Amino acid sequence: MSSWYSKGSGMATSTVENYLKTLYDQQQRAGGGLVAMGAVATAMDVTPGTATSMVKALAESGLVDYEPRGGVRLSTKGEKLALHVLRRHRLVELFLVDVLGLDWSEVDQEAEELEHAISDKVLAKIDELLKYPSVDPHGDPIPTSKGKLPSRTLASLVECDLGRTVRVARVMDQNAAFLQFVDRHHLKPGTELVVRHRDEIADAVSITSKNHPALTLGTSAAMKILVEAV
Amino acid sequence: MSSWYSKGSGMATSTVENYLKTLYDQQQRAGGGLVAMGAVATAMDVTPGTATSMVKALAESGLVDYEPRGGVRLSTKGEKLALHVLRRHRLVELFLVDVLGLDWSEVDQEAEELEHAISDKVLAKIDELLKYPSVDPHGDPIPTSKGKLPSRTLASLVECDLGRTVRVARVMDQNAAFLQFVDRHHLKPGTELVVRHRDEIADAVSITSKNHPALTLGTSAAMKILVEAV
DNA sequence: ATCCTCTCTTTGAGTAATCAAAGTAGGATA
DNA sequence: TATCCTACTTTGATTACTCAAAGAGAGGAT
Repeated sequence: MSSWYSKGSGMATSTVENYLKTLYDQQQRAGGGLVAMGAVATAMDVTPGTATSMVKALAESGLVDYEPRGGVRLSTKGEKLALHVLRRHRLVELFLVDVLGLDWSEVDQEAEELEHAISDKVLAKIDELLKYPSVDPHGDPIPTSKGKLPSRTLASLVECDLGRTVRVARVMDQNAAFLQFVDRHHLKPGTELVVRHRDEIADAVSITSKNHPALTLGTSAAMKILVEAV
Repeated sequence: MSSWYSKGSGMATSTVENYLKTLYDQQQRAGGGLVAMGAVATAMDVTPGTATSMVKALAESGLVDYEPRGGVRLSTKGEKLALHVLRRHRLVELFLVDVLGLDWSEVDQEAEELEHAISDKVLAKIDELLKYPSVDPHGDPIPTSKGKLPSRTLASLVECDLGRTVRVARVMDQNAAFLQFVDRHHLKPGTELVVRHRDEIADAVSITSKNHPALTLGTSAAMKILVEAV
């Protein structure tokens, strides 16, 4: 088993792990190109100077490629570690919901600390207990232990077919208030619903589902709810 | 300053938590008196100078009382925090064994990292899931959430009555090899056995139990197995 | 009475991560 | 072409540890 990232010599600190995780996230949004240093600083909630020196250090250890005044991109090694951290984060989230019964709106925060403290051995036991799941409570895919991220292409409520029954597959926001809203209106992953109509001018999307009242969402909220065909 | 060790509200760094935990342990062994700085340095595996400066910092924040060239003792505040850390450690250990199925010989090491990353919310869920246990897998008492340590007085295999059936209640050693030995010879907490005789000269204690062959232990090993009356 | 030894303390330096503030590169504006 | 703005980098300082090595106190031995 690969051991360069394991506990012992040369293990990444939790700060390094967080930078890599953030970088991976930014890179997905930025469509694979270079991530601007400003974006890194904002996402990590540090001053620009801190981001620069940290990214330089990551480049030094071969985890990222850094172009001064250009931006930063994960190296193969860095992406592998980022996916490992993401796997720990998402498995822990699912574990906290399914085994310990925490609310899905709070597990992202809780997993933030635990993802850096859990050993491969404990993670393997959690994986086993959860029967090798492929998605976390928000529908986010869980990277495999080999570092592959199984990704499906999903349409959001602003793109999917009108009048057809679809199932919620993923919620693209970890904000507790938004997740509580989703829960309150029965839009959690697994729920089936139909998009009735969209109004460009009103910036709204109207949906209906069995057993629950009709609901209208703004576009920016509707974009965060991803669905799959039933 | 009075709160340099804080991370949020009243949260000590994991280094501070480890010093307090070690100090608590040393204090139990030392019978409540002052703990020598050398003992702290050895137990924490740091140089004497590091121990001195760290203890001075702990004294600065009111967690210990420190007498230069005399020694150190936990303050009321420090003992409270130490017991809180001990509670997290032991609940996590029991959780790792009972829920995740890890071997009891390895959970002390695993809990070492996790005890600093677990929130009160998650800890409360674990406590609930385990039905509010009072001892960990080694029989060590779990401090209550209010910081009380319920302690029974137990006799070891070198002190208990001869010829009477007793039950193993606690194993006073976290060393993996010793715990594996205990497991292999069916001496885990809960097991019933009888001490047949002791030999001062041979430094040995002989025991028997149902379904298993007779066994002779050296005194130093026998001292680590604590038993209760059946 | 001095020396020796052991334990502990002090000092100086290093590492990882951070901020504030000053400096610079380079494109947009005029 | 000159200037200006924004984004980024550099610099210097700080915090929370840590070690190595030098210094000091308190005891016993010679």
